[in-house]
Amino acid sequence: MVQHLPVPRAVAAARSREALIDAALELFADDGFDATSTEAITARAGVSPRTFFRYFPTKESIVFHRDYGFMRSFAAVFLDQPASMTDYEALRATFVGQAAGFGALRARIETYRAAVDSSAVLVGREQEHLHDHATTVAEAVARRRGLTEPDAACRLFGDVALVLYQRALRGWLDGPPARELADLVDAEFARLPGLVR
Amino acid sequence: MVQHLPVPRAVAAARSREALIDAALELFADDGFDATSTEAITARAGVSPRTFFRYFPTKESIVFHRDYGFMRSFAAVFLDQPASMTDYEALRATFVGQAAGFGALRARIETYRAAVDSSAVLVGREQEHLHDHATTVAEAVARRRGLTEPDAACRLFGDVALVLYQRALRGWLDGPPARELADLVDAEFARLPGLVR
DNA sequence: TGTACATCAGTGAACGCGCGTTCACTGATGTAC
DNA sequence: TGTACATCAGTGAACGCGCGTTCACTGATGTAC
Repeated sequence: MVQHLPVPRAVAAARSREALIDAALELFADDGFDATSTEAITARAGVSPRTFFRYFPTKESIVFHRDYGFMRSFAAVFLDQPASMTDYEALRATFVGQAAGFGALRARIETYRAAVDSSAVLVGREQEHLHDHATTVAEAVARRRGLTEPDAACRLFGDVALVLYQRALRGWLDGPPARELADLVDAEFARLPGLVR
Repeated sequence: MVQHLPVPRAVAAARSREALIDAALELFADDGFDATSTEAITARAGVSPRTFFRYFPTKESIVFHRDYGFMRSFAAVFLDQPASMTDYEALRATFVGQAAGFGALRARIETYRAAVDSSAVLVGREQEHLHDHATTVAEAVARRRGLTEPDAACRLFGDVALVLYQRALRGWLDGPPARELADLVDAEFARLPGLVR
């Protein structure tokens, strides 16, 4: 007889949840968000259609339930940069540092990127997240400058930093696997000052 | 008796079309894109529900059927800037020039902005358009530099220019009506070089 | 260690809703002669 | 100028589809005693 050792509820739930996220991102990346029904996702994940909405309120929301932690420790690292650096240099060093070790995540990030790019609604949702990240940067710059509130310059830092990072990320995903994301981030930050004069 | 002078077909069609666009943008701005049904739009426009899909293939598409012509003559104006200017200066002068006379469009642009911001799918669609505009800028910069294809630097110009313009536009819409968009665009371009060092 | 009950992952079935499509038609405008 | 036909703006009705909700239930896991 098969003895099935009991599966703790939290483990069972985490499994279903992860299976759904994996299934969804792969199907979105391959077939596109709009062409993928929630039923196709549950079929691939091996659960019933109804179970999808037990874990995620909408089809969109499943895409953003994985956090690669890029901005998690941003403020702390940024504020640790030596005072001798300009804000731009400190920003550059921080982003380069955060990008280290992304090689292992490449396949996942590629799938995520393809999934998001497959649908306008996901691009729009990601914009909201990027805006939040830009705000995080703006607030960190404000603190480094001794301001209580980010002013226009701080917010511009936030927007520009995110643009540079996004450009590096896309260049990394489009280019040969051997290149390091950190190097591409550094190159983007290096490129800008010479142009804007 | 009422004599109704015949309405040319093209005129009737243009009227319905414009009425639908006006109704849609106002409802989206007020109630949000997702909370506005196509039927509510047709009711406000004074046509039948079926008529919506005669003019627009999807509910989304109606938002982007008005062109404020911002980028229409961009390349020509940019390439007309004196060779003594740097690329950045030429870009700045071109964007400032294109922004002139936007005061009259303010109410319309405000409605458009609120409509787009009301829904992730519209934000995503607009991103595609902004990406096209960034490409236009990148190609114009490439031509000014005598390149056949935009390189990474040209494309960075495109992305950065669009960010600066979008920031100026939002600042304009959020600020007092008396300020000129052109001045805000100029201020954004002026702010960047001092920061990135 | 064993029993009784509470909790919770997972499911089934039926439904409301709005987008977008399809088929078929009306009546005014446009055009050929 | 008048007649005959073609075109096209606008509509009605019915429908397919997939998202997301609601109600009701099963059976395994977790816990209190």
